Amino acid sequence: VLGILLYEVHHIKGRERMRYAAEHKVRTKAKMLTEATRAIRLHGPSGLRVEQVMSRAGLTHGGFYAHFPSREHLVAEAVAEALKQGAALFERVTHDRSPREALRAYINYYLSPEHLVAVEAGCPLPAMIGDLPRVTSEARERFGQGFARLHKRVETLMVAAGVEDASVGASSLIAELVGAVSLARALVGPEQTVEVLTRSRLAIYKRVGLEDA
Amino acid sequence: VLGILLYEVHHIKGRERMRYAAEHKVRTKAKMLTEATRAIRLHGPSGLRVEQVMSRAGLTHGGFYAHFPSREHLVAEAVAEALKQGAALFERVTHDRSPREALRAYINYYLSPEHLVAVEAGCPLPAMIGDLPRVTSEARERFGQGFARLHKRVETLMVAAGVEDASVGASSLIAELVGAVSLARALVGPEQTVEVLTRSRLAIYKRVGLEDA
DNA sequence: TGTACATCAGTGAACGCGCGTTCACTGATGTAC
DNA sequence: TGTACATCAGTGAACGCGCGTTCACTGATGTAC
Repeated sequence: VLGILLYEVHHIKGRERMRYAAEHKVRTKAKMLTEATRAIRLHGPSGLRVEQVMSRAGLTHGGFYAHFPSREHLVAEAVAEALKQGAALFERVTHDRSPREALRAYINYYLSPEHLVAVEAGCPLPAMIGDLPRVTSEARERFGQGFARLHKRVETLMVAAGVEDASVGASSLIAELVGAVSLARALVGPEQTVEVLTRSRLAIYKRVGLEDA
Repeated sequence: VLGILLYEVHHIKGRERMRYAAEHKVRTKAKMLTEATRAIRLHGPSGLRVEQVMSRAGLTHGGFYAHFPSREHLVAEAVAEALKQGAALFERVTHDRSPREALRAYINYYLSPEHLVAVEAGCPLPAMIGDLPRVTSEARERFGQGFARLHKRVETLMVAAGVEDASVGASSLIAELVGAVSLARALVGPEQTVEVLTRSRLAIYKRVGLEDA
C-alpha cells in the first residue's frame, strides 16, 4: 500500500520533474533523426549505420535504444523525415516565383550539376528508391505518404502554370526527374552524366511548354 | 637444367591436357555469373552475397576465388552481364514488329504490372541504379557502356518510328521508365503503384505520338 | 596395359571484421524532508 | 540550507551473427613411362 502511494507520488511529481529532461531528450532524438536522414541520402536506407548516426550526433552507440526500439524504426522515421525535407526543398526553390518560373526553377535545380553532387542537401528520392523495396513496409508506407504530398504540390503548381493534364504531368515529371538523376549519379564520366541531365531537361521543357533558357 | 626441361614439357603438354578442364571451368563460371546477375536484380549490387551465389550455382563458397579475384570483380562483371540481358530483353520485346508497334510494346511491357513483379527477368536498370554510386568505378564504367548501347537501340527505334529529336526522346524515355518503375516498386499499395505506372504511360504515349490502346 | 605421379576445380573449416543489440554501470539532474 | 535518495539519458564493453576471404586438403582427370 505504501509502495503504491509512493509510486503515485513519484508519478505525479514526475511530470513536473521530467519537463526539462523530456525536452532535452527530444532534442537529442531530433539530432539523431537529422543524422539518419543524412546517412540515408548518402548511403541509402540499407547503408545507414547505427553507430555512425550516433557518433555524428555526438553520442555513443549504446544510447541508441533509449530513443528507438530498433534500427528499422529509425529508418522508417528517417524516410518520413527525408521526404518532409524534400517537400521543404520544393517550397524553397519555388516560393515567391510565378508558377511558370517556379516550375522552371524546380526542373533546372533538379537537373543541375550542383544537385547531382549535393547528395546530402538535395532531393532524397533518388537516394532511396533503389533500396526501398527491401525495407520495412512501415517505412514504405511513410514513403508513399510523402510521395503523395510531393505529387500534390507539383500538380498544384502545374495547374497554376497552365499545364494541361496536371495530375498525369506531375507524376510523369517526378518519375523522369528521379530517373534522370539516378542514372546520372550512376554514370562515371562528366560527358554521359551531363547528357542525361540536359536531354531530360529539354524533353521536359518541351512537354510542359517552357521555352529554352 | 633438367627441372627447366621438365617444366617446359609440362607447360606445352599442359595446353592439350587442359582443354576439357578449361571448358568445364568456363561453364561453371558462367553459372556463377548467371546467379550473380539474378542476385543483383533481386537485392542490388550491394546485396549480392558470395556464398548465396555459389550455393545457387551448386558449389561451396570456398571455390569462389578460383574464378574471381574478389567479390567486387564479380559485381562488375555481373553488372555488365545484366545490361546485356537488358538489351536482349529490348530485342525480344521489339523484334518483328513495326517501329511504332515495337515502341508501344516496349513501353507497355516496361510499365506493366508483370514487369513490376518480374524483378528477376525484367530490365536490370531499376534494380541497380540506386546502388551504383556506391560501387567500384569499374562496374560503373561497364554500366555506362551498357546504358549507351541501350540508348542507341531506343534512339534507332524512335527514328524509325518517326519520333522527332530521337536522341533526346530516347534518353528521356529511359529516364522516365526507370524512374516510374523504381518509384512503383518502392510504393506498397496497388493503387499508388498502378497510378504511377499508368500516368507515366499516358504521358509517354502523348509525347511520342502514340494513341491510347 | 598398369602403376606412379601432377594438376587444379572444388571442399569445408577457420579467421577477422563490421555491425546491431544487450547490459551493468555512471553521473547529471532532480525531489524529499 | 543541506544531505540522502531516485531517475534515466548516456557510456562503453561484450555478445552473436553474417559475410568476405584464406587455406590445407580432396578427388577427379589427366600424363609419363
